[in-house]
Amino acid sequence: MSQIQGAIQVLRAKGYKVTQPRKRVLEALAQAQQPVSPYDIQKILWRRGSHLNHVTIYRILDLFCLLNLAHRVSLLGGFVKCTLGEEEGCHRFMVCRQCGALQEFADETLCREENEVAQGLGFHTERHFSEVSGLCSNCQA
Amino acid sequence: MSQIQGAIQVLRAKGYKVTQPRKRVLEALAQAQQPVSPYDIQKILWRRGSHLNHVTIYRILDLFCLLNLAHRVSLLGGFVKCTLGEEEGCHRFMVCRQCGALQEFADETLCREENEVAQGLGFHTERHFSEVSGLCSNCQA
DNA sequence: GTTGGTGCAAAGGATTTGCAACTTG
DNA sequence: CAAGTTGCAAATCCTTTGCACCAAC
Repeated sequence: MSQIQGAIQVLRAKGYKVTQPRKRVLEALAQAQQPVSPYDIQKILWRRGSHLNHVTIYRILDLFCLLNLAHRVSLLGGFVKCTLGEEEGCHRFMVCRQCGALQEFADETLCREENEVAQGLGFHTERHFSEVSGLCSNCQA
Repeated sequence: MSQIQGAIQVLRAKGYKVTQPRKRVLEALAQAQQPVSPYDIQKILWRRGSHLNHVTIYRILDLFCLLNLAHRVSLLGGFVKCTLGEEEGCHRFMVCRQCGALQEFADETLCREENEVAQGLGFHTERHFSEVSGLCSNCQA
């Protein structure tokens, strides 16, 4: 619940309206413990008794990704609610290839290392997108 | 040319047939200096006077990504020919947000760091996917 | 009341599937 | 020749756009 409250405050702070559809998408993302597509979100909301147009969901997800309230996970093809605070630097994902478990994490040292390597190639880094695939603790033999 | 020869050898070595369509897609990827979609590849090949069905191109790209002969670049939404040798560890991309310049690179230290951070969270890493966005040397003020 | 957000309809792409026909080794 | 590939048709799914209407501030 407090995660949703935090997201609502981010919306308000940046001058975006706190609308019913946006609150509903936040709830759906919080309920889904896996990456979900826009249509998945629509189905989740149907089961909860409310209906949102899929175009609206697309637009809301675009906004949430812009504000780092959600992320798109490339390896699993879907969106997840951000589970880290805004202050911790670039957000990364670990994906278990067996059970699909997903964990978001951040590590400043990694960011600094990547910046240095890129700088060595004449590149000034602004954002990092990174995902690692492997086996979570449960799935290791 | 030798890059294409190398890719052909990889195909042969892993027991895949070296067909005309596969060679044509390799040539199209080599010619395109930017990330391209399956339909982009089809257009490139039209200009060269040959026709491939888009379904075939999809399947060939799937195979190439599996064999690391090509990669999908999430930040730019397209496929590129791999420009690194097979032996250098996980492949990463730097994307210039201004001019779209793309450079593939690999750094073992980064991989080791990521492995350690993941291991600290109980995760055994097998593959790394990472892209950084920023400004290339030409686009920095 | 104004601005921004949403719903609707529709269009346009992107991607996949099953099967018959063809190529490669 | 046999196995693996490709072409075709079609279906399905994903995503975007323009505009009229509505809700939040």
